[in-house]
Amino acid sequence: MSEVTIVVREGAQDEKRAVTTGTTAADLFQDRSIVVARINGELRDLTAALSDGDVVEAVPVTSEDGLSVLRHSCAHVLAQAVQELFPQTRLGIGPPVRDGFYYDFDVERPFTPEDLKDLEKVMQRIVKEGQTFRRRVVTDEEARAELAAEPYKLELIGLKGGSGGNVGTASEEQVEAAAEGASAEVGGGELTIYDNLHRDGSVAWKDLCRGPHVPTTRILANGWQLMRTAAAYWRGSEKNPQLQRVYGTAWAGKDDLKAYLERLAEAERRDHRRLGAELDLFSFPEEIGSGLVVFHPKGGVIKREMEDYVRRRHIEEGFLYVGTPHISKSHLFETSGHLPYYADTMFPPMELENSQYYLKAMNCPMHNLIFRSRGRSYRELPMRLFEFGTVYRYEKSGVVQGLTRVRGLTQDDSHSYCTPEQAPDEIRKLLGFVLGLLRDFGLDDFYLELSTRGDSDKFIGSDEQWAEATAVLKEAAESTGLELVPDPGGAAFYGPKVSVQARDAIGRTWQMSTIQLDFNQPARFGLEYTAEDGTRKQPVMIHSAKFGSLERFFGVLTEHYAGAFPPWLAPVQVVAIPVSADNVPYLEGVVARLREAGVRAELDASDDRMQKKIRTHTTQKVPFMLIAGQEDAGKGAVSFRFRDGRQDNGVAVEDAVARILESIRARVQV
RNA sequence: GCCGCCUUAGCUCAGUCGGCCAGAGCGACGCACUCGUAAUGCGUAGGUCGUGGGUUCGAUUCCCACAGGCGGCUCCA
Repeated sequence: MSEVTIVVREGAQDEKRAVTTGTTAADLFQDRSIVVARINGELRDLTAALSDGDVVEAVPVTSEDGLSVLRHSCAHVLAQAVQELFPQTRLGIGPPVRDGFYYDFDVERPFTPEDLKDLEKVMQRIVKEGQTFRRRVVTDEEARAELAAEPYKLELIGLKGGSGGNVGTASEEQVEAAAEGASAEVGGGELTIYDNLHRDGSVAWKDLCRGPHVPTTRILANGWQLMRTAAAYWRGSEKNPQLQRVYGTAWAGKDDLKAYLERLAEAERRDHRRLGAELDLFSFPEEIGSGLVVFHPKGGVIKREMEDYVRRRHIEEGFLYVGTPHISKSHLFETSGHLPYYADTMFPPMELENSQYYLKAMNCPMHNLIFRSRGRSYRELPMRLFEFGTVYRYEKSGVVQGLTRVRGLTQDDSHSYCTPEQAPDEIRKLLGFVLGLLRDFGLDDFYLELSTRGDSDKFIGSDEQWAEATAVLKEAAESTGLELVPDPGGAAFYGPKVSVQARDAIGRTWQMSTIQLDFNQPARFGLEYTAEDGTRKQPVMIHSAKFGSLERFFGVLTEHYAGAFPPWLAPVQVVAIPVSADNVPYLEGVVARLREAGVRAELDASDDRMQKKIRTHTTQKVPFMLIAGQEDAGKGAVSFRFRDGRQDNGVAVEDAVARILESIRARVQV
């Protein structure tokens, strides 16, 4: 038996090893938590035979790649179960995604929750049975013959050779993108079918798939669960038929699964839609219409604090506060170029006095008119116009969601008009400004996204303009030192953009601020300024929204803080709780003192017992409770109770006021 | 917009295999209790069962349409 030399890589350590021909990765790694191997940088089944010179790395199930493979294998188990229970089902695709996997099916009728239960039972049996995965290289013809009953798979075979890349090593986003392009099924090179084998070696089920897979279904153990069903368009296009998608989650073990389900529960507890009702912050009255929010008094306080602070900061940074109407004649949006692109996402026009009036869906055209209202000098540039502009967008009924996707929203919108030379500095300044602002609101974990023109034809402007604008934005974004993620095709029709993505307290990311460079509107509106040399020149325009929309940011903050807003934002900052009714007059004095100092303080003089009041205001997430009975009143003191149950008893009233004021002033969380 | 599911009191939810007065907890209101760190007790009010149409002797219950919501897909200036 001949020998080959391979390299076993462990971290940065390389170890040369001579092994007999035919040795597989499985022979190298006895540890059962190793699910696949990375051979020369590519993820392969453990059963892959090693060749001379191969560099082999163990991939544990707990690693990102290991989990992706595990999830993909779980998708196969699901598909097998589906075809067992519903033999008429045709297969779509079934890739791993964040936290789990899905598989699309063409079924006679949509799955019911009971179906999912039944499917889980069958899956459990398959998992316990310990079916193995066998990789088999096939020709196009063989694949077509074997999968003659699977029209969607046949379609994929026809697509083979499209996108390259390896599922296992791609980022999760790429995995998803690749999955839509079906490269999880058919890779760039050879076509493969994976057989699921019973213990006796007979074939239980097979699927067109590029793999790799875990060695046995046993590894799935009880770390997975089906989550929900949904419809999804075949290959992601609205024009294609809809398939039924089953989502599942899969983890390296039961504990990880439990932890994941707990994270979901935590996200649900933080859901701003739930908290909005529980804390009496806002609602969406059906009578007004879908996606149109009303802020209740408590939500109104938060919204006002947000606005006040943001307005003040803008003014401090040299923005000029302006105001514009909510509707406009259609001509304005024709001039700006928006109408042909966005007419169907604007509310339909109102006809009057021989004109069509539109509810505005964007503020920039109106700001342009302010700029153009008189001659402008280079001395005025950069000129930064800012307002809270309320815009209306007719979002499709299926996409409206809580505060994050509404039909009426208020943008903290600004437009900087500057010379082309000033643009890079202005963008850097805007980026620094928005990051600072977001930090002031307690978000401090960011990355940036650079949205550029894709190959779509919806964009206006010349290639040179786009290239230059993109370069300017890219450079400014890079200068922040933050991670910069490309987003090809995500630009606005008039120019590229940088957006700030913020991670919240439980690690979810939200698109917040956007900064967009626009060389189109200045031309369309004929904007100009008089330069130093007396000639007329065209300014460039930079759009920027710091929160994107106030409503959305309100929702994000609610979830970030789980409703426990820092004192400066809290609707009620202090509640005074008397131990008994005798102490009400004393606390009335304390509350009056706080109110004088500008604190939103209330006295709970209701009939409830003290314990009940503590419970009530704890669930309402009031930052400070001040409790006083005879003991405190006698000393001119109060007792603090904080949100987490900590107490600080016998604090002199003036000290208490000072502490509260300081926490508000410093915008700290408590 | 597409697919599926959902809509019963202010909130969370029972219930009605088509039939007499549709229930609970929390909340609201009232009375009693006056109490030192997460729910005192008793009582009262509150629902044309999302809206409209149909089937039926009879509809909150079955069917259809619409509205609103939820989960996805598509979209997101």
